Amino acid sequence: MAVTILVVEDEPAIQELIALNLKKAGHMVLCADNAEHARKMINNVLPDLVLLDWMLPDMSGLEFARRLRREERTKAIPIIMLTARIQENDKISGLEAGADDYITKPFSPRELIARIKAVLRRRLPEMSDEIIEIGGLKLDPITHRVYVNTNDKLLKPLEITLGPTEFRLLHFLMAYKERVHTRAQLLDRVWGDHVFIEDRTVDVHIRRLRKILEAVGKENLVQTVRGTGYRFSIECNMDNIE
Amino acid sequence: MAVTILVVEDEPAIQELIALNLKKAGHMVLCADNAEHARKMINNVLPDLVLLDWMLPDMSGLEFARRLRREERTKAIPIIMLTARIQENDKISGLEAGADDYITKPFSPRELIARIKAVLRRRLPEMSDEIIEIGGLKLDPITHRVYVNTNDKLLKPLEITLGPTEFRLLHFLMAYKERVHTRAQLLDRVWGDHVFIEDRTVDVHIRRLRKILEAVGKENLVQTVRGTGYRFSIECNMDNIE
DNA sequence: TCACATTTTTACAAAATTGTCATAATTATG
DNA sequence: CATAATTATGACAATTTTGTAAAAATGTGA
Repeated sequence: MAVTILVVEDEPAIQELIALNLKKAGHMVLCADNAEHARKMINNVLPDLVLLDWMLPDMSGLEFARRLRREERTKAIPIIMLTARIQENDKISGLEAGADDYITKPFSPRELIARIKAVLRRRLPEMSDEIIEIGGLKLDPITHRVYVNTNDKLLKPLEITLGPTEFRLLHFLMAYKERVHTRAQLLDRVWGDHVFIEDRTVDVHIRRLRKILEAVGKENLVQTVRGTGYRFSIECNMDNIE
Repeated sequence: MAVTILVVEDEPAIQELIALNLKKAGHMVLCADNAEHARKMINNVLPDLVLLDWMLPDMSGLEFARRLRREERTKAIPIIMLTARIQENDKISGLEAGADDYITKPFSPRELIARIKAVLRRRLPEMSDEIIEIGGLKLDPITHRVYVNTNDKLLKPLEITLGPTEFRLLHFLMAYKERVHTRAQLLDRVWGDHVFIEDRTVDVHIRRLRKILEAVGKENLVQTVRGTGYRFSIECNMDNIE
C-alpha cells in the first residue's frame, strides 16, 4: 500500500536525501521546512507517518510532536524523530512526547527504511505489506489476493475475489483482529480521512464481505458487536445460556 | 437522545438552512442572531452543542467561544465554528480558543451533520481500555468480551455475552470496585449525563446483569447496599446471622 | 459519451435491547 | 409482630439497532 510520509526537516540537503530514499522505497513523500509549514500540509493531507527533525526553525520537534498527539485527527500518526544529539535525556523525552522511535543522525538509508517498516508494522499493520494469515484466510497485500484454505488440506488454497473496498475492509479487520471497531473508526481508517458517508454504509460492505466469506465456509469470522460495531475474530461468540 | 443545538448565526438565510437540516436530523434547534441573544438563550437552556459563526454583529465568534469556555456552566459544551475564511491562521486560533471543530462555508448539510455527530461522539465519557480482572471475571474493553474462569481450571475461560448497557454497567462497576454507587451516579456515569430515566431502571439492569453472572456461578459480585445503591465486590456480604 | 462496475443511500424487515410498570419479596424500625 | 420502606423480579410495549435487498449515485475506461 502507498504509505504517505511527511518529512519535517529544515536542512535542504538532508531533506532531499531522505525524500529520495523514501521515494525509491515506494513511499509517497511530503516535505516541510518548519513546523508551521508542516501543520499546513497536515491540514491538507493526513500523512501515515511523520519523520520529524529534533530542531526546527520555529518550534522544537518535541513540542510539535506533542501538538500532533493532542489533536484528535492526528494523534494516531506514528512519529519518528531525527536527532543529531545522542543524549539519553533527549531520547527519553522524545519518546515521552509520543514519538514511536528515533534515529540519530547520521543514519544510513537502509536503517531509515528499516525503522519505518518496523514502526509501521507495530503501529499501522494494515500499511505494512505483510501477508496476514488468520482463521484459514490468507491475505497478501502485495499481490492483492485473498486465499482460503480448503477443508481438504491436500488441495491448494482457493482464491476469492473482493471488490476494492471489501479488500481494504478485510485487510483492516484482519490487521486488527480481535478488536471491536465502531463504524466511525472503520470509516476513518478504511475509507480515509475527511469522508462524510453514512455509518450504515459500513453495514452494507460488511454484508458483502460476509456473503463472500460464507460462500467459502468462513461464516463466523466477521462478527457483530451489538451497540458498538464489528470485529474480526476466530473465537466463536456463542451464547452462554442454552 | 434529543440533542439540543444552539445555532449562533446572524445571516437569516444560513441560519434557516442550518436549522432546517438539523431538525431533519432529529435535533432540537435554538437560534440566536448575535452573541448577546445567544447568551440569554444559554442562560435559559443549556444546549448540548453550539454552532458558532466566526463573525457576529456584536462580538467575534472567537471571543464568544472563549467566554463559553471560561464559565463553569458552559465550559464543557462542544463548539463547532462556522467560518467563511479559509486562512489557516483562523482555523488554528479557532481551535485554540476551544472550538472542537470548524466548518468552512459553504458546506453541505451532510458534512454538517457528520461533523456534529463526530464531535458529540468524541465528548462521550470514555473509560480506560485496560483489561480488568477481578473475582474470576475478566473484562476486555478492546475486544469487547467478558470471560469467566471456570471451576475446572484446566478448561479455558467461558465467554459470556452481555447487552450493551449491561456491558457498560459491569465495566463501570468493575473499574470502580469495592465502592458503593447510588442509582443517580450510575445513571450519570453509565447511561450518560442528562438522561431522563427512572432510578428504578437501574435495578432492572442490575437484575439482568446478576442473572447472567448467576448462570456462571458468580452470584455475590454485584451487591446491594440497602438505602444507598450497588457495589461490585469480591468480599462476601454475609449476614451476621447464619 | 456511453456502458459497465462499484459504491452509497434508502427503505423496510427482523432482531435485540431497553425502560416502565405492577407486583412480590425482603429488610428496617418501632 | 405489624407496618413502612426499599429492593427484586417478570412481563410487555416501545425503541433502537442491525440485516438485507434494491434503487440511486458515482466513478471508470473504452
